[in-house]
Amino acid sequence: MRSSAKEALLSNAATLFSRSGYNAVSLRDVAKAAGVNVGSLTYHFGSKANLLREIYTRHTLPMNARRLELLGEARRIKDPDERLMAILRAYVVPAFVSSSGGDGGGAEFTRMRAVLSAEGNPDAQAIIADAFDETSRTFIEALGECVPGAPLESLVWRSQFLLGGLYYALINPERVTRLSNGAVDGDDREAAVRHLVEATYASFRSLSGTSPQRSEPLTVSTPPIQENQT
Amino acid sequence: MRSSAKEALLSNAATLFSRSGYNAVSLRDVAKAAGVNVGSLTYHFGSKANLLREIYTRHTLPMNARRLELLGEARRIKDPDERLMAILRAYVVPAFVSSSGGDGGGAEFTRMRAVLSAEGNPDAQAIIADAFDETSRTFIEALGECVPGAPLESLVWRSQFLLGGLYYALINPERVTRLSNGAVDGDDREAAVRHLVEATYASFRSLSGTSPQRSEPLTVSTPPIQENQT
DNA sequence: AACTGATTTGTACAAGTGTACAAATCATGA
DNA sequence: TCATGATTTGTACACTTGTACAAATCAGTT
Repeated sequence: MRSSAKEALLSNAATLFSRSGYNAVSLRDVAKAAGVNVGSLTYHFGSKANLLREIYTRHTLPMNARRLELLGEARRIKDPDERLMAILRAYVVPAFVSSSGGDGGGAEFTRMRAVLSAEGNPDAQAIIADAFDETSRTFIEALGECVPGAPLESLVWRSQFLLGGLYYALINPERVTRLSNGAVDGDDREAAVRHLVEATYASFRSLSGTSPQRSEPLTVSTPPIQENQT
Repeated sequence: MRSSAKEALLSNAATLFSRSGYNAVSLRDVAKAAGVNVGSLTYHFGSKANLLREIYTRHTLPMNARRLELLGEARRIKDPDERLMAILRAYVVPAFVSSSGGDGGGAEFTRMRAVLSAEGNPDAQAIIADAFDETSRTFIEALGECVPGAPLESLVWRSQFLLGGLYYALINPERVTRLSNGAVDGDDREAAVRHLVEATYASFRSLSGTSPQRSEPLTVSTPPIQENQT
């Protein structure tokens, strides 16, 4: 193992950032969590902003690659409703999966994105923007093909709500548990994915002006979530 | 005007918090924005956490009152579909309205809630939780009555996504503009409300196992958003 | 064993943080 | 006019922040 120390730093920092945001986590917090001196951080990363940047580049590419791979599979589905469902899963699942290691995105990284996007930190803002827009646009296009005639405006807003729902499910899962008086487990990520995909499916489906609505409520078939390494 | 200085401080602080979160905003930032010395803040509020608390109590009650008032009106609607739509509007509109003054909630306050909930700051966390749960539970119950037979789990998750979409629309409106290459204006709050309500309507509607789906896509009638003072 | 380059440590620094408090200022009623 | 209480100011404090850098330690090659 070459630079496993650097890996450990990246991993620890990502965890802390995803939990408390960028501003509230000091380099000393990161160092302490990794059992290492502060100086190591400046040595390896130069600056705090650059540490964040490295976390990003570590996760962004694999995650989007996985998404696009699943999107490719989904696009081959003929039936527009099933395709719609598959496309939504392709977008959501890689963001929710609890990945082991720095590979395919994962819930922690997505949570970090969510928190950072809310903080509006200039350092973070710049790093985030361009990394995901292209992928999102590709998905919006694919979604649009499932609901012919739907106006772009509706597609974009709904994709915004999808991401918002995704983020908030990861940021505030306790709320689900609390509101249901413990009857629903907010930390159940499989359930979160299932419901998010179902709800978004219905919201996109309703945009289809031409095809008639299906009468029986369509429930998602739920194979256990798991990522295959690409 | 009695304590207009304190009002100005609260207002300025809310603006800054809603823009950059709690951690990133220092008391000196707040003081500078209000054109006032730092000491005034400790004098009026005692501590930073307490300043936040006062902002919260200032907005929470009127906003929830307005929501519940609109909910009361909505509940009198017989047709479950129209009622569903009205209930959703009752939840969303008061949170989106750009309120003038410290009256009925408003977009800035909601944005602040969104940012703070993401930051996970302990001070903030404690202040937020109980203030809104009760109202949310009331809404979930009302929503459930519009889609008989829908499982609680689905209702709760969908309400979570609703709030997530609401938050993210306020936190990151530029993304909407960007993803659409400028074709859609993310800062158009009326449009945001309309689309959010439409999308959520469809997602709840699909839960109704008994009643048949309506075939023509239902679009929201959109009177211009405006709050009447209670 | 001795040299070399990479890494880790310890420590320092300037800047900024929330909070505290005496002094100055203001507004108001007697 | 003056006394009183509320507000505002200025300044100080202990502490944390990101960053910088010399010294110590480690790993690998000769």
